[in-house]
Amino acid sequence: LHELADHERGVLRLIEGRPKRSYGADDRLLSERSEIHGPHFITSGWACSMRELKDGRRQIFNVLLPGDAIGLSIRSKPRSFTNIIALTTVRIVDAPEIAVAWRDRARVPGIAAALDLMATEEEFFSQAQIMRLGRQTAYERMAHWFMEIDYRMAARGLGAGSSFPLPMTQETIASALGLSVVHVNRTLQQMRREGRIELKHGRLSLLDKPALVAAGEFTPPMPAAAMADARP
Amino acid sequence: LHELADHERGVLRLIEGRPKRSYGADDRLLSERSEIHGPHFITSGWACSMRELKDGRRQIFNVLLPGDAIGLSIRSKPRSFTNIIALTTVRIVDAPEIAVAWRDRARVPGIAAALDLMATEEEFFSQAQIMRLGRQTAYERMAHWFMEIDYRMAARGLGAGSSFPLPMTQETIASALGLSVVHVNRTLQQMRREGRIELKHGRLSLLDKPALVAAGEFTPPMPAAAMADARP
DNA sequence: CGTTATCTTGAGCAGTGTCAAACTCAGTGG
DNA sequence: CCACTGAGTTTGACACTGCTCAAGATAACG
Repeated sequence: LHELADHERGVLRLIEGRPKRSYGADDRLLSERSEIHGPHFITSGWACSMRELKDGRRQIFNVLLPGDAIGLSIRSKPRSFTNIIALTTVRIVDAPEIAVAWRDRARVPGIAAALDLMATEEEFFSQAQIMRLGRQTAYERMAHWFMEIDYRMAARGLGAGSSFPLPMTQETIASALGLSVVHVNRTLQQMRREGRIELKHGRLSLLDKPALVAAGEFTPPMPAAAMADARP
Repeated sequence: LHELADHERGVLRLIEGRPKRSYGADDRLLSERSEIHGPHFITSGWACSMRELKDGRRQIFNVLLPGDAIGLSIRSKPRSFTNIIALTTVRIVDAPEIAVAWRDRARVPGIAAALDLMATEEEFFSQAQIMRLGRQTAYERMAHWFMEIDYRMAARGLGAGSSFPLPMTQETIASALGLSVVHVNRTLQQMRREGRIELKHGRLSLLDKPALVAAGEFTPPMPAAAMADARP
């Protein structure tokens, strides 16, 4: 995400070498209103943050991909308002030094800048979610969301050729998009008929990205220029 | 929001004494994708942050009340992804020292803690907005949102007796709740018929808060204990 | 006091949700 | 190796929430 000085790389290498914790699908990584013990990073697998109403209606706020952080915040005693649930087998590493580093930005400017970028994107995606749920139709939501996942996967070097694993059931997708399973299914069918996507065996291929971008009015968080700027 | 040391009060008094900038209703305080020049605080009036789709559908992300911050962030060059629009006549003060202070938390622990609290609440309300739009019915959304505004107004000593000015047209409320004007109107009528609210001359009275809390499943961001903790 | 925004109401319709059943398919156990 | 199982997907029929269009009623404002 950003160029780093040697001592910064050292910190990351340290974290990388640390033992990982492992969770199975549907395990709860973090509970609503529990205290967060220090940032963690997902090294593999997918998770999501969600909350549910008393009657069982559930809403996913955000999907967490490998490389994403859990509980990343400069605040002193961050508290989670959501549940973090594993969508697949997930491995995470603790990275307490990251919280410290962020506060002490002068010492690790590269890491601080990268964290800034992550926080900025998170805010952006959160707003995108509001936009989708508040004003877009089922078809638009799905198109927009697919492009967002594609963007994020590509940004970490996954998702070669606009095709990547999508380890979510239609039920789960429905929870993310604020729709019913049945309607998700119908919308998927439509996109398939139109030749815009292919989704089988848990793998999604975006066959007509321009059409999807247009349908969902997707805009990446950073204009191309700023991106080039941020990762020289 | 938090107890402060004397030198911290000094900073706030300095900011408070500074000349305010003034905007009229519908003025744009900040544009999408423009750089933020440093945090500002709203000293009077209401504003909102919103974005719109090409075809004119618009979604309000958040309503900004007096005392709320604009562009508050520890990130180095924060960038807004939304438009900030005045809903009424609005006055704001610049507070560049706040950004500095947040980074240098050891020097102003009280201010830092207060900012943490603000940021935490903002995150919480953003998630509440997602929950509303994704999973709640029109009636639930409105009940929940009314309670949220009430909570926020009360937290700043406005909103005596659960009655406060609501300087928004039904059109604007619709933009905030992801509904159409007509449906907002009908839902308001229903709440009035049921004796749960009164809304006239731009003033909202919550006549039956327990019912509204229950209908919207509203939960305040901080449990009572933590609040007492934060403002002794 | 006119003019224009805002609110209100009705009628009809579209997009999604619900319910229910059939189908697929990967895994499991015999 | 194959029937069985259960989660996940697909389809149909139907209901309902919320939207659109349109017109009339009120209230705000110069």
